[in-house]
Amino acid sequence: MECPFRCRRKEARPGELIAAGLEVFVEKGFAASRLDDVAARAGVSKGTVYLYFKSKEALFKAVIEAGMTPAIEALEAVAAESDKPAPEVLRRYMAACWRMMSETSLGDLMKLQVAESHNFPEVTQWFHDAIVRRAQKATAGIIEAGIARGEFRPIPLDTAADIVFAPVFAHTLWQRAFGAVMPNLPPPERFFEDSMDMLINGLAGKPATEGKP
Amino acid sequence: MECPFRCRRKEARPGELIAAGLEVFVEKGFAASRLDDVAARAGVSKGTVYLYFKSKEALFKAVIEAGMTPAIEALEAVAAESDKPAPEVLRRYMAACWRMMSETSLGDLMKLQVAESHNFPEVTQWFHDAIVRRAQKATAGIIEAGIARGEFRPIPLDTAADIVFAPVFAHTLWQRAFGAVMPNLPPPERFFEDSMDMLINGLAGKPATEGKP
Amino acid sequence: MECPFRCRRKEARPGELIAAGLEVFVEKGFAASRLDDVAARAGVSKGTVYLYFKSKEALFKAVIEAGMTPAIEALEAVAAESDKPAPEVLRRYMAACWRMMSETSLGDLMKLQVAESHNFPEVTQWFHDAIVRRAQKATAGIIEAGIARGEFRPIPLDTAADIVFAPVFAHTLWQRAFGAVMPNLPPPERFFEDSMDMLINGLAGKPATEGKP
Amino acid sequence: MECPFRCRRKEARPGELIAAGLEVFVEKGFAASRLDDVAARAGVSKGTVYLYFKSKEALFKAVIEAGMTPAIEALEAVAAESDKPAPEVLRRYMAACWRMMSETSLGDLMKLQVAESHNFPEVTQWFHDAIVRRAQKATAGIIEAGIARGEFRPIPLDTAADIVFAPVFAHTLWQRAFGAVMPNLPPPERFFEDSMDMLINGLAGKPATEGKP
DNA sequence: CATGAATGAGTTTTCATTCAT
DNA sequence: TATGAATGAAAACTCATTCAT
Repeated sequence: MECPFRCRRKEARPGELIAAGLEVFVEKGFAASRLDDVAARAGVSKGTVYLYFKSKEALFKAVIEAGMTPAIEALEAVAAESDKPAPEVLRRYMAACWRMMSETSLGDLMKLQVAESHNFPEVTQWFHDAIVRRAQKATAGIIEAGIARGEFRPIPLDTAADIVFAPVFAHTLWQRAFGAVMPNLPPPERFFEDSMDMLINGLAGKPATEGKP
Repeated sequence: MECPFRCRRKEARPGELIAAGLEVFVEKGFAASRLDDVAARAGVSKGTVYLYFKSKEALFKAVIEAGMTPAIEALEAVAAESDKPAPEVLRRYMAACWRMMSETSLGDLMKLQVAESHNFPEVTQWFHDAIVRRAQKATAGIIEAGIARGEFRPIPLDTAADIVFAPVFAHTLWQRAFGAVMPNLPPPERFFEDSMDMLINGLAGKPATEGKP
Repeated sequence: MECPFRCRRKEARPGELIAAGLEVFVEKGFAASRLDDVAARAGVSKGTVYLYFKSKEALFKAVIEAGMTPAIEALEAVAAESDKPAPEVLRRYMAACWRMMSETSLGDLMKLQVAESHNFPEVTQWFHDAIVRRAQKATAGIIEAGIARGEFRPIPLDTAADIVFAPVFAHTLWQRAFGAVMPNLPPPERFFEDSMDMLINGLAGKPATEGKP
Repeated sequence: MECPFRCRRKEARPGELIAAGLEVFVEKGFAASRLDDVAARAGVSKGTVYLYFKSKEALFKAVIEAGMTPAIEALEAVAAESDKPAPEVLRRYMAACWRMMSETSLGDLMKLQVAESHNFPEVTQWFHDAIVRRAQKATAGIIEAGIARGEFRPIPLDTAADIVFAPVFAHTLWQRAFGAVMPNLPPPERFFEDSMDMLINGLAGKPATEGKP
């Protein structure tokens, strides 16, 4: 008495709708996305969306949360293997972060979250509490260990974490926003390698005071 | 010689409308902004907007262009004073960039441009051609001089320019997107000083190969 | 099995909307007709119109085409019974034409088409290709047969067809345009009978050269 | 102390505006004509129109009246020379009518009047009282004289007048409405000559009863 | 569960009309 | 008189949401 299609869908539907929503929101932006398009992309009719999500905004929220949560968990896992040298751990950690941004939909999600942040204060708050804070903590942990072992010079942990994250964040948004008109963007790996070089170099070096006014 | 009502201000109007447009677009995002609101903010009626801009999109374009153009010019002026030591010039240049992002509307504009980039391919193209390219060139020029004088280690110019710009870009967007829910953001100056330290340190140091896998 | 409200009538709707559109367009002219009115007349809401027609113009096109097509087909059927004497066939043919103009909405449609012709070049082109040409051909066919049998004097077919059609066309537009302020218009039948008399008389007679300057 | 431009305009303005209005109304139809366009065509600013006409509708009325009045007067003059044979007078009269329709703006005006008739009941009423009635009377007078002298067979005067006018009216509207998509319209003279032949032939002949059902 | 026809509030855009200069 | 900046009412069109089937 299998019912392979229609019946089994019940569980799969939310995920299908979220995936469709992500695609469409990323392509057109939230405001310009029609629920019709999302439904069509998921292979259902418009009314069906409302069986699973109370509103378009609820779908947006679900899209963000469904994509962000596994990402932060994966990232924390990498940060946890921290008995190796801090520079190496940091590089591996950032590489993982970078890879997820490029190869999964995480980068798109990030752009979406930034672009829509002020339309969805509630989602933004959640994003900060549930994602940003954890990522900062993980990054800071690595740097703290490095400082403790003398591999990095002392520097405020939170600031350092943000600085290290900046190139990934910047490149991700830059790519999504302007990639279409900038065919000559440096290849991600090159950008990543060089910025990690500079940052880890800089973290390890002494405070640079030469150029200060 | 006052002219309290229905005054003819043909000269001033476009600027007033652009300013109002910037405010409203930044507050609500382009799509969620009603032209009514822009008009009200500028103290005119809805119809008046159409005397000066052909459409809502045209106003958007004008908002971006009017804000970006003077910014890039100011920045190039700073980059031009380049017979001093490269680290110092770079720091002053980035400080100017930073200041403009924080203290003028440039940061808001940047966020707006990123958020709406795919809705306005034409504006995005213009932004790349008229702004990004010039900024990259100015930054690269400074770094090139530094490399020539042995103050910086050799590194591909374009990539280096992008890397140096990343913290400013990242902090600007981060601030605009999440500042409301992150009261504990590191103060801009601290972030700026430390990231510049790290980057200039890193630029000056030798390739850090220790942590590479 | 009634379905009193929000009933699904996908099949019937287009026809209902076309009928409502015809009524309203005829009453107020295309430009002065609000889509709201059309919708209300059809008993639906404004949005529903857009489920079936892409735009107000598309509805106009549909109104014209839906009314014209059956008319020309009916007319051709009459013209086809052509083994009887040409004067009789012509009179019957024109009588049918006349009747359709007076008794169906064809007359209104004709007025509409004339009034809006230059706003809808595409529809006008269609009207010419799909309606006028066929009508001319049918009329010319009758006259040609009459000439061949010596019932009519030789006269260029196209011109003759247009001349024969002129009274019907003129009376139809005249009636629609000025009927409201001309209660003393000659009754259609009288006008028809007399003009057919004159025309058929004229067709049968010899070229009248008496009055030529 | 001549003031050839600005000052002399005062008297000329209404006429210039009426001429411009006629052109624009004919080109685009009344509803689609912007007062801006009319003003530009007349070489004045939009506000100036309101110095001479109370509203767009008032301008329409003026356009119609200014064009129609001289036309009917000219026509009556032709009809007045009526001691010659009726067929000849009728032909000359219709030829004058035809010429005015083709060569002056009278034809355009006619189309305009027909197209907008139900939007301007007042103008339509005036048109009937001041123009149509006089034209009918003039035509009927010619025919009446012809009947009295035995040149025409007896036929109700009003109907006959309308029938005679039908080809001119029809061709005028047909030309304006469909001329653009019917490059093969019979040349006006041919149409005129042949239809006059047929009609005068028909008027002179005996009642044609052959084809009646 | 799923559908998709129907809704109607909301937004952009146009343009006749006014009025301070 | 003439101007043209400003107005605001009106209308086309969109689309999230509902609900009868």
